[in-house]
Amino acid sequence: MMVAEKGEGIGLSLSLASFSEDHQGRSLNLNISSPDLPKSHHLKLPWFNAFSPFGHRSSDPCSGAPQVFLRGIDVNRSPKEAGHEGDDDEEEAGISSPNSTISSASGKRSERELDPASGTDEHENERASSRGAGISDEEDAENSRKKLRLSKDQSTVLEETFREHSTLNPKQKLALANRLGLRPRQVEVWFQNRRARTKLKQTEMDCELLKRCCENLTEENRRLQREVQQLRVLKLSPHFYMQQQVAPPTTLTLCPSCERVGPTGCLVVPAASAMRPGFKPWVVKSDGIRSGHVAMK
DNA sequence: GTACTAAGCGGATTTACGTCA
DNA sequence: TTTGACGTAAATCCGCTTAGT
Repeated sequence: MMVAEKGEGIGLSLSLASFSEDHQGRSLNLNISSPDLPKSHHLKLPWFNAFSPFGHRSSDPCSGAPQVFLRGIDVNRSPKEAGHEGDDDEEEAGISSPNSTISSASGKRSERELDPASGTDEHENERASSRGAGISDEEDAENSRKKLRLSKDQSTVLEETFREHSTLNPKQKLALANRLGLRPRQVEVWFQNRRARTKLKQTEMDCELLKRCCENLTEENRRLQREVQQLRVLKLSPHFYMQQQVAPPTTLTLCPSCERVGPTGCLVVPAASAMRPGFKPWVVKSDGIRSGHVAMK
């Protein structure tokens, strides 16, 4: 489907090409350009994903999309997921995970780092602390759901880091946690929530954009309907031809392009794509030259 | 009462590893 | 001894939800 309105600058393309799915078939891509938008916007319809049992883990090939949809090219992703090879972080960590580069650390238990201080598994500690284990039951009961408010500095650093990459590998997470004096689990949670917020915001923006496009197209449709109505009236009016002193056309010809000349004596109407409010059709003389606009009432 | 957000929970996915035929 | 299938554990992610500020 293609709809183009040059005058109003709306370009909406919904073709098979743009109606593309990611590798798991759960995304609808829609290219929309509008004067309201700084540039052509590539939409991903979030509710399309909602119908899928797989609500996430898409490797979005659309690098032009906002950050939330950039997971496919996230530098922290493993080459397999990120679609490119040679992730430095991963090499540093010596790990490769589907979701973050960690997991080989997770999978290769024998290769896991041990906390030199306690001699315990670092990741298990992290997990434990994150889940509240490692804290006595009393403390747990006392501190349960005790809302921690991150300081402004902590939030700033987290935001800056998130801008660089929306996911962290374990090494980065640990470093960040140490730097901020937080538990790795807290950093992990913050990033998860931050990704969720970004996605929500993007979804809202996409909805708003589609709403505007829908409104514009509805208005365009109304306008075209009015013009069709006017043309029908015009066609049936004998006054029109008498005033213009031209032979009445046998049919109303819709020219495929405003640049093309229709059959001699026919009322030539440009394609809908070239129509403007106040557009007036013209009459073609026998030599094929337009004789000028015909007043419409 | 509402908005924001840290945190919990459960399910899905992927990887590494162990076992067994 | 090697190999492929299978099951399990672990880690992370996301979506949804809860609860504190």
